[in-house]
Amino acid sequence: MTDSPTSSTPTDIRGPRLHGVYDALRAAVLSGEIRPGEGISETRVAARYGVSRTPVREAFRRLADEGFLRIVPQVGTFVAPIQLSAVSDSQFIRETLECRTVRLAAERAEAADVASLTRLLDSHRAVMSPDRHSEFFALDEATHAELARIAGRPAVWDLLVAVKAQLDRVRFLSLHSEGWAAKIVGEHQSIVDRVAARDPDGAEEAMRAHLRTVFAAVDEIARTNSHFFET
Amino acid sequence: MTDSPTSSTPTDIRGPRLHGVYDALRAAVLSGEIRPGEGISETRVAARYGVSRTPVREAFRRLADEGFLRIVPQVGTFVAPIQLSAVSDSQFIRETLECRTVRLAAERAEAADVASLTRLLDSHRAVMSPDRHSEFFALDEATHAELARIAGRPAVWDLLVAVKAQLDRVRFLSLHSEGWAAKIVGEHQSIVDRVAARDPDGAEEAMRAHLRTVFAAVDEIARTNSHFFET
DNA sequence: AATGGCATACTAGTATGCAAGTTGCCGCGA
DNA sequence: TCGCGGCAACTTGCATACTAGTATGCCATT
Repeated sequence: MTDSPTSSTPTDIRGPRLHGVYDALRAAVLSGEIRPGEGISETRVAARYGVSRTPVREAFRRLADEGFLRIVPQVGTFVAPIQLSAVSDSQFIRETLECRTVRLAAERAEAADVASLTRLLDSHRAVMSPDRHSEFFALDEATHAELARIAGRPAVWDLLVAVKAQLDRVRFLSLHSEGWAAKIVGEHQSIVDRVAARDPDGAEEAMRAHLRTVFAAVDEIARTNSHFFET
Repeated sequence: MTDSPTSSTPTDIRGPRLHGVYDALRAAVLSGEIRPGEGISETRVAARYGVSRTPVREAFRRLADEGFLRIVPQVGTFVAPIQLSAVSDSQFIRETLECRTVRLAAERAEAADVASLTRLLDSHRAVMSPDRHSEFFALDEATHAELARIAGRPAVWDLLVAVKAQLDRVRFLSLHSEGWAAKIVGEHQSIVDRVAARDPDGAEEAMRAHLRTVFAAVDEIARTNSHFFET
């Protein structure tokens, strides 16, 4: 063992057991299948997935770091309540960073970038039906990621994915109303228009308006599901 | 036992062994005691600290998540090289968030807040001698944390502590020149002045100037220690 | 001498047993 | 019926044994 790790991937590749358990639990918490306050134990989860406690333990630890679980030594592990303060902080951080990146994107966008965004918008319009909710969600994320890439700051979106986690928990609490998808795509269109026009001020305003829409929905859901939350 | 923040997650009350190993390793990597590319193994670290592999393993995982270590399965664990792109991204994120928070701080600061900042500045001036470097560093952090608190966004600083980690690794590579401490305190003074004057625009500009100073130093160090870095 | 293959010594991933601590139930007594 | 004490059954934290995969150096072969 001399030096050079020679690892092509920046994020480590771990055993499949850990990833399987981690992904399953994360999805279960995010979708609300396991509800805030509910207790889960390393032993039970290990038995359920047919693995030992060790990979389960690491998955727990990671999920606790992300704010999904709360580990209380010698007592148990519980699904963390959604903290309203964390939601508010997530919104603040997201708005601050995304308004800055979209401004940069508007300054730097080239023809190929605009074309890429337009393709994403077309794909997005194609999956607006309620039964393709997960595809719609993925394309929503992809659009924001693409804007960060165009801005020359793809890592900013990586950070936001982690920060957004608490927001996504809220989002999953409720399916959205009829015109929701159309409204989102329309706002994305406005952003892309301003980016294509190389208009940083307009792009920033369009992004701000878009995020305020999303945040308003989050607040609405929070009010109608207050039992899941903690002050 | 003073420098590293380690205030990552508020819900972390795990065993003392894990914390001991984690703090020691984090400090060793940050200070350069263990250099980028160097390999460490769970077994050796466990033996050295007189604990089993389990807490070492959790500490490794956490440090890998923070970007300090790179775990390559079946091969080994290595101190991650400092990625210049990560440093740049950290700077971008820090500037974006801190300029926004200091603006808010200037809008919201009350007399008590200004007094608190002034106290921090006085303390800071008292530890400007080179032999009190760790105290100086701690008060630097405390000032920025206080600004975030005044802005009503203390969690933003918690995030920045994690994001800043790569910057701090660079900072530790080199002790600073003669007038460095005075320059930092002077810039902090300018920021506090603008906050006290309830001048958001001025506060933001002062913060931007301050961060540009810090970033320039980081870039300088990066150039003169290129062997620690990775493109 | 150069090279290819294999044995060995390492690594992290996983499984499991033990220890320490908390919770809550259950029975006993007033 | 109500209150209290103690035990039992759980929990996670830690230690250790085992598995599987990789790098490396030695040795035989060419």
